[in-house]
Amino acid sequence: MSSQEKTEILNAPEQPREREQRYDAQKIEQKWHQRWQQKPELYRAEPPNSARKKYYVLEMLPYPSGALHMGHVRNYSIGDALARFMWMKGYNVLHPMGWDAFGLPAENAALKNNTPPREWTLQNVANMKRQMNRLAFSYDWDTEITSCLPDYYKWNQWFFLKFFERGLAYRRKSKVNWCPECATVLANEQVVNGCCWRHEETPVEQRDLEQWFLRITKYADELLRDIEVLEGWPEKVRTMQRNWIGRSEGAQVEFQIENTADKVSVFTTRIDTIFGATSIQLAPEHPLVSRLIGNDPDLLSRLDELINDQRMAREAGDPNALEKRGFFTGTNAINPFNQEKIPIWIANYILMEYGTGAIMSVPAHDDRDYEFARKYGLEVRIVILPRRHEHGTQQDPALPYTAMDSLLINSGEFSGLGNHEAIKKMTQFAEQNAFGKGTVTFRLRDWGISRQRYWGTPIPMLYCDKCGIVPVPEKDLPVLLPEKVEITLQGGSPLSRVPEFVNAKCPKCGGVARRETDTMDTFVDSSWYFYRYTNAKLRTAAIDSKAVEYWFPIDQYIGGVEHAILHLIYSRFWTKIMRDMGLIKNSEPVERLFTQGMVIKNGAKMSKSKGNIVSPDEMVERYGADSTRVYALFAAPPDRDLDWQENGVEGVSRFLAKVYRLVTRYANFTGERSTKASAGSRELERKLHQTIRRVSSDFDGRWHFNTSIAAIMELVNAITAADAQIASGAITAAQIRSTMRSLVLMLAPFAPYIAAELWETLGEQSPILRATWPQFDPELAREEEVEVPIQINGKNRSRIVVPVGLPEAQVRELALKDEKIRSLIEGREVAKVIVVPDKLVNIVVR
RNA sequence: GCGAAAGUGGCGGAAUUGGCAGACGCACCAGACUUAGGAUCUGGCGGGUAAAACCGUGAGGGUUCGAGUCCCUCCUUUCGCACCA
Repeated sequence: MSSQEKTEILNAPEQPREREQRYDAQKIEQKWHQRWQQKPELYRAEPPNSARKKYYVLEMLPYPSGALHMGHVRNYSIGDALARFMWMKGYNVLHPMGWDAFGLPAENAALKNNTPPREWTLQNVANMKRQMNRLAFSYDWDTEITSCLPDYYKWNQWFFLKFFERGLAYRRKSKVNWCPECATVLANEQVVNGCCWRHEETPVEQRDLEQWFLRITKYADELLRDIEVLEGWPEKVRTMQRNWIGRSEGAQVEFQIENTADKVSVFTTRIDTIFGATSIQLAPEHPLVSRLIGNDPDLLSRLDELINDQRMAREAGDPNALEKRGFFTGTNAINPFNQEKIPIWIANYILMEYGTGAIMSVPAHDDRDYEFARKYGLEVRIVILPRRHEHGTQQDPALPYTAMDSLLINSGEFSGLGNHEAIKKMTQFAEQNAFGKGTVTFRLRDWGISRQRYWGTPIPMLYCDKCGIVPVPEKDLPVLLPEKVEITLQGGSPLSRVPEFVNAKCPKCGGVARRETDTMDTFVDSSWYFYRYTNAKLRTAAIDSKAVEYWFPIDQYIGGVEHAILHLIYSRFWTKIMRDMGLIKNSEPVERLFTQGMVIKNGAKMSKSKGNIVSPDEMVERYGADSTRVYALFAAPPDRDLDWQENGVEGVSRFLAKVYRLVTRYANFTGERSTKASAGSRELERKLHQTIRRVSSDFDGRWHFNTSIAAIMELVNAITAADAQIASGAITAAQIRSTMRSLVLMLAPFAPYIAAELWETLGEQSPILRATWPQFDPELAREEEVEVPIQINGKNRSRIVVPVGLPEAQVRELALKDEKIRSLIEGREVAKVIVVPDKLVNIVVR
């Protein structure tokens, strides 16, 4: 600045408007974008020996589909605001980003555009990275991971081998969910309403295939138990996981089949009702079925119908759509508790996958059994009654009666017991007599990870005619995915048609071996990626245990609720195995989880078919990154759905322009223009500290950034309102400058570009990201006077201004003396006066 | 069917603990500045009234001096689960 300019400013503070500048978002953002591209170390965390306290903030990594959508922008704007805030609070912040880069869309794109999946994916990565940088998300790209590159997926393979060694990965033939659209298998978690999670209109089919599974059921109990520890997770997600794991305690009881040596085992949670069992119901696919019905053509065709029913129900996704039906096999079983013969039926409402695939049917005390029994005229026998019938009149309860607060009747020696006691004693009885035992059943199934696709991590296994299944030796990793592969959506894995890939040598006997051609589910990639971030370039191991020990658990994880069960349960599972392998010490990966709401437009989810997609690039081009980001946080609290309205973005843009004018206008005020603290100056100071309080506490607690930003807007309005006093010198230049400084600091987590620009305008040299968050002073935020409404019978009738903290008695006195109030209560009896200090007075009159 | 969340102006949303309903923003209206305004500034803006009164937080009831907030019943929307024995 020339000395002439300086003189000008000193001499002419009374005409500040001449110095204000127009806000040109594009120009400012280009300038800082370029600077920041050259200073990536700005976002780099310090090594684990840092004196700062660590803070690991993580957003879910995207699938590189081509371009960011508004959901990403929102997700990452939340995370970035937090990361920047934590930097300014003095933490050592790890804020990484990566790419969930394997997956079917790359193959579809390859088919459509004739571009190899790798090329297509990496192009998308480059584009989305450009968008992220343009939006100024503060990622440390030094820790970037890309799951489709061998230096990452090598470790998927390594983990797989370790799991195999530990018996946690195994192969078996099983009925699998097959999506004809994807031409591959889906995990149970990926089946939504009987359809594919990616193709919501495509019903999944059942097929029999040899598959690799991970034994997640081994951790079912721990995964369930530790949900209790996850206090920083939304209750909704915890509930969803509990339901998904679906633990239920009960008993298995074996029923002898009449005239044979065979037994049928049933699972029940209500062994206390076993004296009410009037039939056995088998799943149509139960292994005993063929023996029971032989080759009776009539029964076989009825069996087919039941199997068909189940398939249809699965595809419809609505069990109520299916009417229960079944038939008698002609054979009876014997109830081990009372030696009673009961018929064995086959029914379409019994699932082979759950429990033992067979139940004892107790129509009186189970909704489904009741419905079925009524239809077929099976006996309904009441064996429990509500407790109130203990003495007095016996009246049958409404059926089916399933309450646990009841007493047994007609149950031999167990009659008279309460349910809970009966369950205990009857289970014991079954164990003593060796026809049953207490068991726990889970809904959770082992995780099938085989996919008959090309674009994924090759499963590092070999099949040798002599040695059978042989793992690829660790030293031969990675098993590279071949580059030149013809992609088709039929006939199993494309890899099976690449001889160079398939043909291999058996590492055991040196003979001819065939490579596994299935690849891994991409949820494998995302199950442990956040560990890799802590030392992403490590070549000698999957993770750096020391670094993990410093950074974990993740302090804050942010993403969509759609991953509540899939990704988030697999990640927890993976963590527990890694702990058991001695790689890490933590048992859970994520301390706090935040699930943000969806971005919608005109009340509907954005989608191509609805044509209501808002492109981030377009927003950034039109209004700038800052406005886009601030709007994404301002329009709704982050956990709720957000309706994207473009004139809202415009409003935010106007607000930023106002801030820009304001700060540039007053930035160069120098020297004391007043020494007396005026009332206006005190008021502005108070407003500033109230704002600091609100914004800071929103970061600490509720994350309602919409109200934080509203508070900042109020502060800006207050400064504007104080304009006359600033011009007249009633507010000191020093105060204006420090107010501007705090304002800019508070804006920095939300709108980093304009904040950096104005920071410089205010004469600051060092990066605002390393500046200290404004200090809140409760003394300065305190109001001195407060306006108190006076109510009569709960209706506002007058108001008085009193000093804050004025004792109750005095407030009461002032209220009763108030002119308006006196005239209104004249001649009426005051029954009661309620005084809430600093809040209100309510006079109750009759 | 079961479970959870939500329902507040024309719109997005405020109201941390039972204490002035509608902060902040959008839209709209009026005015100022202006050659001009899709810039900026000022004012207005739940319904109602000339002004008041009065009525207003999905509906109905309750507790309380006082309810958007607590309790009960119901309605609507969204999400999750869904023959799990």
